Amino acid sequence: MGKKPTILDVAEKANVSVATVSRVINNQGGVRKKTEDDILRAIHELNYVRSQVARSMVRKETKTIGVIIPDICNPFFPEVIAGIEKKAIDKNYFTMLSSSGESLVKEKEIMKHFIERGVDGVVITTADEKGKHLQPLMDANIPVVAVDRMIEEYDVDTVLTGNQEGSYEAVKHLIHLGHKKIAIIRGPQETTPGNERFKGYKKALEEYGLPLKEEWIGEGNFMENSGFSIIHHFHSLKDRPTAVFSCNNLMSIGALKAMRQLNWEVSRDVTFLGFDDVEIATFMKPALTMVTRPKRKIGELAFQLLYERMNAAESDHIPKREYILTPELVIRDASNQVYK
Amino acid sequence: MGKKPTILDVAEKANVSVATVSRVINNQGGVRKKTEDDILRAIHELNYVRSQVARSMVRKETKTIGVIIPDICNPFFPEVIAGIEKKAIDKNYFTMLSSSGESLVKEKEIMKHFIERGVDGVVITTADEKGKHLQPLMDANIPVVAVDRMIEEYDVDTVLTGNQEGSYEAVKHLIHLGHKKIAIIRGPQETTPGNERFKGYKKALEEYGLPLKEEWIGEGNFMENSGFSIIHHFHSLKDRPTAVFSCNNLMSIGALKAMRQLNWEVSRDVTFLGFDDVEIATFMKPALTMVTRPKRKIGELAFQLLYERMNAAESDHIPKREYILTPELVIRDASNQVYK
DNA sequence: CTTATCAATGTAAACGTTTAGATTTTTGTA
DNA sequence: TACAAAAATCTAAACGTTTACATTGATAAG
Repeated sequence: MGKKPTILDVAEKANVSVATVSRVINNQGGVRKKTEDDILRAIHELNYVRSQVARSMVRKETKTIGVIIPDICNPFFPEVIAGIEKKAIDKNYFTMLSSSGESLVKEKEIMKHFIERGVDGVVITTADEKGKHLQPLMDANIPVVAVDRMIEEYDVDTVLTGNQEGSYEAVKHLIHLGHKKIAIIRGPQETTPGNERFKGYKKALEEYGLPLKEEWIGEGNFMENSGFSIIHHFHSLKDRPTAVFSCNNLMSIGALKAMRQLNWEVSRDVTFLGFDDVEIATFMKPALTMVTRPKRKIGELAFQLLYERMNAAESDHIPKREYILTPELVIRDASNQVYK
Repeated sequence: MGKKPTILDVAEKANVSVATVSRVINNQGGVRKKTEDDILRAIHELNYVRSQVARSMVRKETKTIGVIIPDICNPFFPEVIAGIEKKAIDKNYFTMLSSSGESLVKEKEIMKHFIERGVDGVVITTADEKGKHLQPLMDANIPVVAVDRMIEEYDVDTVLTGNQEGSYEAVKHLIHLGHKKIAIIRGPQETTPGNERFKGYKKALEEYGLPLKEEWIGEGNFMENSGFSIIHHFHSLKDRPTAVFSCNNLMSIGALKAMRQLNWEVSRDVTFLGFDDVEIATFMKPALTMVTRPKRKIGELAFQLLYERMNAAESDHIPKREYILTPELVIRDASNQVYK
């Protein structure tokens, strides 16, 4: 196994200079047909493949983006990632993926590595929306796009979904079904999704003059477990809610599991509606209405924004952009039930 | 925004040579405490971060691995990836992820890019198990680990799960429940999982002297749709099966959806058991028994094997290794039903 | 037949590290 | 104090590209 052939080997074999070879592999034109053929043949015979790392070195770009998410096992993310990656590949970028596990420390480490590796841009769903810890990215002048959670400290492009809007519609829907006692399993209030989704809930309740009852507000953390235990709590109440709105997919799963365990039967004893769809919603009888989001599109848009920044001239200053995609209430069987 | 500081800037600021700086950032020792402090201070003041790409260039290693999977949206993969990434980060490797969409062409392209980028190793769930197309990786001397699907052409390390074993146990379980008419939704027979899982089914049937009925063998393609339509087919038969074994998660989902649509009620009219767990199995009443796999461990092991190869001396020739992890039959409520 | 122009190709200097080998400084010993 | 050995540090050559600029060769115009 001899050393790998370099551009120099190709040049020698084809009796030209490296510059000419470089010209043809980057097809910049200005090379005589015959010369080009010779070079192509040499490349083929030597089985030459150019080193992207050497290239990155001089071009000062790696054609690589970094993606930081909290947890790839949350079913929200794979599709977002698929969206990012799809668009990225189209533009010849590759994607480095890393999960922070919601840990700020881990996130910083990942960032540091990304910077060392010279990623051209970063897509991030941060564990801490204050975002001060993004400083190193700013220092390194690396474009950033925030997905699903905003960055307060810096003006970075952001792709969100209408969190408040989505849960407002959801809760309004429950009210229209006749519910007056609507509980919420909410997320951490220091996060955008947690906070905004709660706001939507509050807004709907206020609009219809319904009480915002303390004991019907469950303090979840967006993990399955919290949904589970909050349902246990709701179930234990004297005055049980007749409907429960859960603020994310994982908590919904936990909640549904708890309900099943408690024999608190969904759609008969209690109505359930969640932000972000879960597979089981389709299977339950009746099938559950849910708030869904255009996940793939979120990813695609995120890359699009990043791409524009990565390829903007130093001179043109693009102002911060914020996209808020509209979630959709997917109405299923459960919505035919009518409560008094 | 001035240019990014290089090791040279640090050296100058600290009044030493680049070699010394290099020594401290790689803490190789052999530098006086005071000198080290000076350098560390300079690094800090300049906000220096070393270029991994320059480093890769001379070290001829990128500390990056490439992962190729068919589809990140298949819930089997995120957890495998999480396993890989976890172990990788621990060892200071980063992961580039790309989905082939089961397309051989796409897979080749991805491989080419990985090679150009000089990944130190590749984990792959290939779209074509013949694997001839891995030649470029072999040429480039890049270690490969196959996950979930084997590579016939080359001796690469492989991490599989006991496909035959898993479905054998599953079908045996159905037989023990009293079923005599067991249908299968199988996968493509040119793939290991497709073929092996079918073998397990056949073996169990033979062992108990049950007929292998043509019309109870559904030709699926591992996608949701095929599970869906095969159930429609089974349902249309004069002689319907009393149990259905589905060979992967996506087809199970499709199948369950179809059953629901047809009002062919699971566990009452028909028993359902699938290879690879799906979330809904937990929610159905009764909850469904399923074959599960140690997904995270698969990922971890895959990286482990890759790591060993990446860091093996040129001299020591590690023979091909093949791990077959044992799947587990998770028995749930549905298994209490008894059929005659 | 010059000479200016243009196309094709070549030369060599980056890019930012690591590292072998050379050199200097320090330390320990006689 | 002198000298050898050990420790610390430095010099410079890689690594494999791209690219500004220089050179060559061919073509067209005068």
